[in-house]
Amino acid sequence: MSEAALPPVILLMGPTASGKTQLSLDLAAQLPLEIVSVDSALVYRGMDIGSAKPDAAIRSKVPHHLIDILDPSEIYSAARFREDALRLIAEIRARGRIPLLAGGTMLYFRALQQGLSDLPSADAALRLRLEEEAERIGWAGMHARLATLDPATAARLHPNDAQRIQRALEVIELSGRPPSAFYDEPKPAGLTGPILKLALNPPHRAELHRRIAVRFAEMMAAGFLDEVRRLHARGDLHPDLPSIRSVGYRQLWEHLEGRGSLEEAVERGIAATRQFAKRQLTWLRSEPGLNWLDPAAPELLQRALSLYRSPGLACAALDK
RNA sequence: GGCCGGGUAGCUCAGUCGGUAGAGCAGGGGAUUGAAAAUCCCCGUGUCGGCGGUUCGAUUCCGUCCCCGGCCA
Repeated sequence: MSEAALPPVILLMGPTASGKTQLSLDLAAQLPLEIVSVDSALVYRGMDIGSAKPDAAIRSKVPHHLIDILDPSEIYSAARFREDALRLIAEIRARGRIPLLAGGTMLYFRALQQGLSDLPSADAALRLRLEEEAERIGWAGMHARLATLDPATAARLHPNDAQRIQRALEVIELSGRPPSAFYDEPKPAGLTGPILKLALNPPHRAELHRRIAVRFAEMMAAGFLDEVRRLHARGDLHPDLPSIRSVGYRQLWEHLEGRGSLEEAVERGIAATRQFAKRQLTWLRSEPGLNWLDPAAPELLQRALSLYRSPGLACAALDK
């Protein structure tokens, strides 16, 4: 069977609180779907309420993947996601079912579609060493050093962008080659075959802000603070971990550490969620081939289904 | 009712010895290659509470009124 004959993979993107989970489930009621989560926070066990994770009842009805695969002390990555997702898509197709990739981690969508350069993986010990050096000479100094080793990459990065400067130096130390040399090479193939891309977002920003505030309040009522308290009580987790840096968790964690009232933490958590949504929308604006949908539209499900059933019109063939 | 503080950006406030004003937060835009719910960059005109007066010129000085605190009655 040729790739063109395969049923399209569905990519469902959208900012946080735009209704992706609901639409996924509605689609799953009409099509033989398995859902692959594209979300850097849903991977963590014990982080359920604040990440708006689909609950056990839902997951018993529709197969979900890449949820609860890591302990919060562990670190996931775009590269691991890409491997996991490509493997899962093949497995789901082999079962004769349709993969629906739904989530809000836009870097993961990009890594899946466009591939990633063959860079070395992260090295915790090396990162620690680079951070100690930065303590001494400052990140501007580290940036200057990068400029001598890889001028092209240094020119792309702002001297304040510590995270990316550190990563660039890490790549050089581990591989002996500058990142720009990797970027000049063709990337490994990404997702192939027909794809339907859906983007869910309310037409007005104020409506998204409203949904965010309502959902955060619902999370608090559902015991979000207790959930963070349990993570905090473990004693081995800290705010430098990707898990604890997640929106909402970070702010409630700070409150539990005695910095600010609960009310302030909630307020800052909601603001952080709005800012996160804004960054997601920046990614979406540059994403080609999106079919935009309004979560409040009464014919939402019908529209999504009709897009799926007219692949010639709506789908991007990914063999460009 | 009297006295003392305050009323400046959506919020909290700074400031202008008279030449129409600026920080933090919020908000908006952008970047994004193994941490990405991360990280970073850019963006600040608002009847300076209202109305009068003095002045070439008032948000700034004076008068008066309104509002919010506090203290005294």
